[in-house]
Amino acid sequence: MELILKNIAQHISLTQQEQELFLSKTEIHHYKAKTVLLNAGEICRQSYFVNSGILRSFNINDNIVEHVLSFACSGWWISDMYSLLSQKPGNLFIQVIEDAEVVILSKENQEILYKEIPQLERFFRILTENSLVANQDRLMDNLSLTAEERFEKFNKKYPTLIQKIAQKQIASYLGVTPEFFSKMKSKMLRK
Amino acid sequence: MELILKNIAQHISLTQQEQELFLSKTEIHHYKAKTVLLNAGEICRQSYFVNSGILRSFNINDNIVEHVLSFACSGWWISDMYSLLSQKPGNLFIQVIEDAEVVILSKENQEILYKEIPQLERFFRILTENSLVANQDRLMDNLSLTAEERFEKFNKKYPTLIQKIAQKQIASYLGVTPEFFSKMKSKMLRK
DNA sequence: ACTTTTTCTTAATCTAGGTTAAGTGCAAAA
DNA sequence: TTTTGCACTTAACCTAGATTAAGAAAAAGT
Repeated sequence: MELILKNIAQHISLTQQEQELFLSKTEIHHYKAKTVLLNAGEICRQSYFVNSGILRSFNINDNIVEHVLSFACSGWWISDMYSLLSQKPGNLFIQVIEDAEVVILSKENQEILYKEIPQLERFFRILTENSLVANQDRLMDNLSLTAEERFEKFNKKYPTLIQKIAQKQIASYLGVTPEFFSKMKSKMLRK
Repeated sequence: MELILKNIAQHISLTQQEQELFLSKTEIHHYKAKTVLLNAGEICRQSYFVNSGILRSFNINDNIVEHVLSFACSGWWISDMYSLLSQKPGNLFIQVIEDAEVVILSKENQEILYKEIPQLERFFRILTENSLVANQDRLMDNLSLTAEERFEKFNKKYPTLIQKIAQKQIASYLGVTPEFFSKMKSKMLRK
């Protein structure tokens, strides 16, 4: 069964027809690593569900420094929520980190699906709620923990990501420079 | 008309009966400044909509340092989303900053209302989406801006709050110590 | 009105993490 | 196979913001 249907089934139950309707409104695409799916300044018109591979969203500060907002691996959704909701140009880039198979749901089709399958309001409400909780947690961590503590928490939460993602991406997600991250890591290993 | 109904009407339209049903499932309470509505370690069983006054949510680190997650003034919702959704003990305190009139919606009543008025799924989805966007924005700001820049953004976004809230609360929200905030403020005035 | 508590300020000193720069190792072009 | 371009490391030096401490000002309690 499609991963995305399993994902949905965790929160609501759809009939066979509804499931088929849902799938009919999505498209599967395959992307090579480094492909950029959304550029800052563009209007985001779709959300992405990752079947396999890894994506990330990030912004660029003063045209120099990248800051990772989120990673998305198998089973995760990713998008520029601000731009998608407001339909205004956003600040985020969305890029493939590791060759990926992605389910694309366009904003229009999402709106159509909300009408055809009102339960999806519930599904995406729950999804967004979980996302918000995770974000609030990360925000509080950034306010109150040291880089080292944040890294440890990251490791516990996403133990598989360290092997798969470039170090500098993790540093950026944690909010430190690659240089400091490297120093910190070797200090932690020495213990 | 009730502020909370106006708030709802911005996103969905309810019939007269639905509006009455909604109100019948809420309670209005009045609280004095400093009242604690939720303690860390407790299970959060309700969300709060502020009619007047100001609330805040915060956590306490190592039993010493407070970090403000959010303020809520007139027209805003506040709660411990993590605890409310999971029904597990949370890390947040919710406290009244300025004498407040608050609409209380219990978790049970919220679930009942979802069943009686499915449109509310949509309403709370949109509310949560907006909250998520604001949170992501703040997170990125914390990763990429200086304290001074964050303070300027805060001023633009919530111009009225500065007069109403103790400085140390704003410092805590921005992620700096009250001492540094004071120094920074006088430095900014000198310009 | 007076006392107590809390908030705000100022200043000296300290540190987590940034910056700059130079060097290493390795995978993808070519 | 060589070269080019990243990613990572190490190290010296730098700075935003923390910590500590002490006094001033404002608010709250009695």
